[in-house]
Amino acid sequence: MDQDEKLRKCSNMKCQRVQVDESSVPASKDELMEVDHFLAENRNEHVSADGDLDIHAAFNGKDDLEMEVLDGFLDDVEIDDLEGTDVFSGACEEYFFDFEFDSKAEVLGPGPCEGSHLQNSTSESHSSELSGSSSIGAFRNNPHQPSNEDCLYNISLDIPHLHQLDNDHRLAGGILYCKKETGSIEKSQPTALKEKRCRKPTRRYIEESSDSRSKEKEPTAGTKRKHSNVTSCDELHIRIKALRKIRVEKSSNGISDVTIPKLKVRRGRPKKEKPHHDEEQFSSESEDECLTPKRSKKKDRRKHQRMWTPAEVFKLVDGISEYGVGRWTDIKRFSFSSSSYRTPIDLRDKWRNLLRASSIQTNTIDQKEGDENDDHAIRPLPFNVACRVRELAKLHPYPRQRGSKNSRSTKHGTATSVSQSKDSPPICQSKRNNVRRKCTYN
DNA sequence: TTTAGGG
DNA sequence: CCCTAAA
Repeated sequence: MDQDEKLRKCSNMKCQRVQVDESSVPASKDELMEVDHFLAENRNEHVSADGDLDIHAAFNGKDDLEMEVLDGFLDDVEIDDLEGTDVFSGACEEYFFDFEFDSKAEVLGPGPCEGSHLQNSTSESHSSELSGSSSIGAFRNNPHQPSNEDCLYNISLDIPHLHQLDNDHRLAGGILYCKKETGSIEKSQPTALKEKRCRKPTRRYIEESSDSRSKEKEPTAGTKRKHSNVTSCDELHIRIKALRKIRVEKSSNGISDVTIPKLKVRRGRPKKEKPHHDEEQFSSESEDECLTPKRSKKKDRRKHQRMWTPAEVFKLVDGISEYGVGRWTDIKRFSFSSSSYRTPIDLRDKWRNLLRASSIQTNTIDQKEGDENDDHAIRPLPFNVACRVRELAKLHPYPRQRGSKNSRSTKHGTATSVSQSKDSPPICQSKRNNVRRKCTYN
């Protein structure tokens, strides 16, 4: 049937395009010539301006819809890539979708199509046909001022096949027909309106261009219309490039866990940024976010578990010996100011664990009488740290008894010197016993 | 707001 | 590491 033939052509077209893109072979001269020819034809039909605005109506519309459509485009392809070994199948299917949609639009006739375009062009309201326009826009890159060669590739490869499809009087005919209707209205649009349309995706374009190392600059003043056309073209291409990059990454290291959250992160609206601590010079901080891709799933129930390094433990013990047990905020402020991921509660928990570990270690040493060879299972604590922890536990027993705020007040006096732990008051002794009791239970 | 304690 | 009560 006609439809089948069309789909076959679509598949051929898309595969050809992607192959050329991935191998970075520039389009041949003949193809470029065909593009120019096609453009000339369009101009004669007073369509080019509409084509531009059509793309803008699709890409400068409501951000949510736009992102939904485009991300859907990318996500669908990605899912297909994940499922199948054929890298290009997803994109081919996507193009099938576009064509089917266009066919539907043509079946509906010029009435609704024209209505949607009019709405998009005259008023800034975005009709429900926006998704349709988006698919058209995704297909029709604006070839007026292609800023990079990719643009040329796509046009030069897509358009000839578009011609073939046009011979079927199904796809392009319907689109162009709708645009012809709105031509005069488009041209009478003040340029300010067009500039305003171009402004919004520019911001997003800036965000994404920072991600995808694109070298194009923000559109400057003057010749804004041309630049804006390039922008929407580039925006699409930035996304496609990102998709390609993801494909390459996926094919290189068959793991896709890292690439998927990248897409989702980019999709996210510009939320309120996390309070960026200036002391956050640890490169592992960004690594942390990469390591927890499922964070956004549910209010990031649990932070990524960060192992306590011996240096950190030593710092903690140092801070405790200096500021006293219980003054976790002070310890955090003065001793852990460089590591923003350690909250005072973390310090306290770690200290608790240290106490337990040291106590267990003490008990095992008492049992085994100095047999210190079993360092793997029972004693993850270094010996010096364990000694200091025990010493501090004698001086400042952590589980303070409820009634006695005495230890905290005495801490201020004896905080600076650790070696005074021999004169342990009976309160501390009892509390130490309490620690031991707890630890023996555990 | 910080700490302690339990989970 | 998280949550909650208490100070």
